[in-house]
Amino acid sequence: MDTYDLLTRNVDEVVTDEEVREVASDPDGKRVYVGYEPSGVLHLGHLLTANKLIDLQNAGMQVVILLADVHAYLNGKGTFEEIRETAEQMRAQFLAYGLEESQTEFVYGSSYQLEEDYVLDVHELELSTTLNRAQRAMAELQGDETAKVSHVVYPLMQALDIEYLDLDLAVGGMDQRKVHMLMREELPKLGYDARPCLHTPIVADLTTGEGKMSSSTGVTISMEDSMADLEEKVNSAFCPPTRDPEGDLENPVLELFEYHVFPRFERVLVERPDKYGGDLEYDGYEALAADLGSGKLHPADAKGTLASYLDELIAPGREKLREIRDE
RNA sequence: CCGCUCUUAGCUCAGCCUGGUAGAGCAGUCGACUGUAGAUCGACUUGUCCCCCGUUCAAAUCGGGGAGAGCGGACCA
Repeated sequence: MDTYDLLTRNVDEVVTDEEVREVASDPDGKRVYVGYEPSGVLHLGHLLTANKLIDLQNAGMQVVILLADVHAYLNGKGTFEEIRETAEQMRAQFLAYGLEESQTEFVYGSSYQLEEDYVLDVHELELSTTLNRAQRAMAELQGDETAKVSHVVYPLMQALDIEYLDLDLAVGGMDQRKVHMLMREELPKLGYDARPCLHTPIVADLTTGEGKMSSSTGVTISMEDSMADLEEKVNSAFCPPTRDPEGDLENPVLELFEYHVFPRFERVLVERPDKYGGDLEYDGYEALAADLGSGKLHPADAKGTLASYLDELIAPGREKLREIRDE
């Protein structure tokens, strides 16, 4: 696979193609980041962007993970002390998941976001960004309550982080695209370069198959799920025996194979009793999805297989979490 | 600071005027049917009615106090 394809596989949006091709032409040592509000337990949403980071590391890039403690604080997630503690757990889980330690830099937002230059630049952005624009950037992310002033400062800081962390590329879910567009528009006004972005898809809700909208209360698979939890959650997932369900629905089981399993495993073995045709083996997503669509692969077998591969992905992080908690 | 409105199930809300210890929809749980899930059918669960005091035989409902949330308070219309 050539470098550009590796950088952009499984992404929903590339901004812009030319700029990312330039990064791909000489990726070695280039800096890419994702920002996360610290959380004690990683879930599949975190792992989806982590998969992309692993791709980028394989291409030789240096990954910067922003442990966005100040952002979490602005979002009402607790005291700095509480946020820090969950951030440390988050770091351990990312490394256990498979990020290469020598190519991963973890940075606390508070280590530079409270300094004078940064703060003055925030104010500069406050001056040039309309309330409406900042609020729209946050709408995907915040959704719920009445906007606080902190909520509109939040995306401005995200834009500045990309400059202050000295990045060549920004990664985020599709829910981050408005923030990134704000970044691309506003940074040049301060004399900084707009950076290219990669946006990962938002996976459909596991139980309903509804995509696009940020799932609020759906079932989430997380780093602390046991094999039994995974089997139960995956088994209850929406999974018609089709690739593309009717309407706006997606097949979340297939999406998990596409975005979580195949990026991490060369081949996938479906163990199946002879009664149903015996084992099947796949070396890529397309073949598996095609078989599910044609009926050759039954959803129940796909689910059992998915649960065990997810278990394998999660096991190291789950173990790490257990150690941390036992201390 | 002043004014208006709101606060009842996980969510959206009805009930309050005309007191009698609470309802709907959605969600959720469990069965049936499918070798998964969904859809469909059948059954079921859920509550400090924001808090305190008072009136009353009896308060979600009436009276007083308090808390939280939302909206509004130049001019124009």
